[in-house]
Amino acid sequence: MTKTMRAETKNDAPEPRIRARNKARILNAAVDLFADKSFHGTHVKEIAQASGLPKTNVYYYFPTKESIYTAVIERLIEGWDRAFEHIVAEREPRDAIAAYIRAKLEYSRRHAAESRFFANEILRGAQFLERRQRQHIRDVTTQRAHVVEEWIRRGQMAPVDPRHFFIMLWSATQFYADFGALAADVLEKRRLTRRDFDAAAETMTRVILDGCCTPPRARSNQDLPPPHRLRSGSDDV
Amino acid sequence: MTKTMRAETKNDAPEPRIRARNKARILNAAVDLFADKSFHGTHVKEIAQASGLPKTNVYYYFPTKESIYTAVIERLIEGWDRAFEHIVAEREPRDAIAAYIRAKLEYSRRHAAESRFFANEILRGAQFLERRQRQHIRDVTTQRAHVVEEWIRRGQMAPVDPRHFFIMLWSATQFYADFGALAADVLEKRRLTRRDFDAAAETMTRVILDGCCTPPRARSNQDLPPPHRLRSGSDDV
DNA sequence: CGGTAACCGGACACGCACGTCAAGTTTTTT
DNA sequence: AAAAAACTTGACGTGCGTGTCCGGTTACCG
Repeated sequence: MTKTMRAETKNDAPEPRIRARNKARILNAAVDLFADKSFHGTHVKEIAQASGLPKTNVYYYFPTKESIYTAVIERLIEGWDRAFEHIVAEREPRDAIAAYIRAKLEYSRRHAAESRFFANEILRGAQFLERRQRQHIRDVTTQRAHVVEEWIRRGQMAPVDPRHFFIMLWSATQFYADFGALAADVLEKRRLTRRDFDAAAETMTRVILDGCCTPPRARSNQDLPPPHRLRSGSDDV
Repeated sequence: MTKTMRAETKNDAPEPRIRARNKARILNAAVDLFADKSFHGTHVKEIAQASGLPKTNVYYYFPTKESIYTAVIERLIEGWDRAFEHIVAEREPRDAIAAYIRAKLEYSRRHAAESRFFANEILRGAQFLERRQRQHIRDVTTQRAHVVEEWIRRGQMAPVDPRHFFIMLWSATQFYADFGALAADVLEKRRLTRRDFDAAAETMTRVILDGCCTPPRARSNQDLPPPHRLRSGSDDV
């Protein structure tokens, strides 16, 4: 569980074990609470209780509540581009995009709190995001937009604006984690299960990759799988 | 209930002018603030200042801060299904869906604060939404899902799960208002303009209605407009 | 007009959430 | 083993945000 880096023990102090463990506890508790109740709705006392530490101890590791919040952001921003790694020019766009959708959906399902935390931060106008963090997002997006442009140039993909296209992917995949309450209502479920996420992936990939309406030139409906049971839920990740 | 019970009948003596005006002012100010800073981050004092009334006066009309919040919700929930009106079985799915996308995007552009307020409420798990309001959303969705099923049955549309399909539409159209900060970053703009919304509509309708990748059976890329300048932004609303 | 009800607003009570302090205990270093 | 550093803890200060009180002012109706 502890960090492996325990090299130099002289005057140059590495990160002590207890410190690392406690900071992680605090951050883990904080992300859940912030996701549920936002910054102002979350009290340091609650973070302390959730992490099994007295409140004073939380202040021992973090000077302010805001510093906890930004620390959480810092941890999240690193993983932002993980799913983008599927978007590479060498792959076929169909495969790459389908893989992206699955990865993003899976991530947001398994890390719903982080996802909602981040969504909330953006919703609030990204007030706590630092310049370099926003720049990072821009850079990563731009980089992958070039891949899409390359696909379009090669005729592997219809000409769409790559950035708007990414936004479509991002919004759809985020939705189930961020707005799970609404999604559950709409799907008439108590809570979202893994099968619901699979069905979401299925629908998304079909709509985005194949299009869902008969195009102007008239494509036959019979080309596609039978319309009976739609929620397959077996794609796996 | 201690509130000065006015004639709550709908047909005669509606609401005193001053009362109606002031309540509207308070609600309008509140929705902006709640959208920006969430429930706990918004102080009644600020609502008062933004609506040009002294704080005590706000409490004259609303017993608690929470009652202001729920009043805002009540006002929003009524408009939720407005865009859905385009989804009727008599129309061609292409036209209906394109119209829905335009309407939803236009609404979220012009009522960004309401949109973000609502998004935030859902993000928080819809804690303040009442049963009947959630039921309303479910009912409306179910009703329109039947339309999509009818389209599929007639072969006018590919077989997709209607509810997941709606979620795709909803999430994509919401995104630009709710996560405008991120969208602006991704599009490398300072702020989103009307043209950006137009480009979004263009991309969405193209991807969703036509599909964006060459399908397995191979559809020629040349059928579609030239891939040079993608951000057309001239579709009009 | 005169009276009543609706509206306005300054001052205040009260609780609570952020953050501090200083005195303890454990772990690490020499 | 002893000092030093890292960690833990209960008790406390303080500002501020919600909601109240009560006297004053304006609109409304006979």
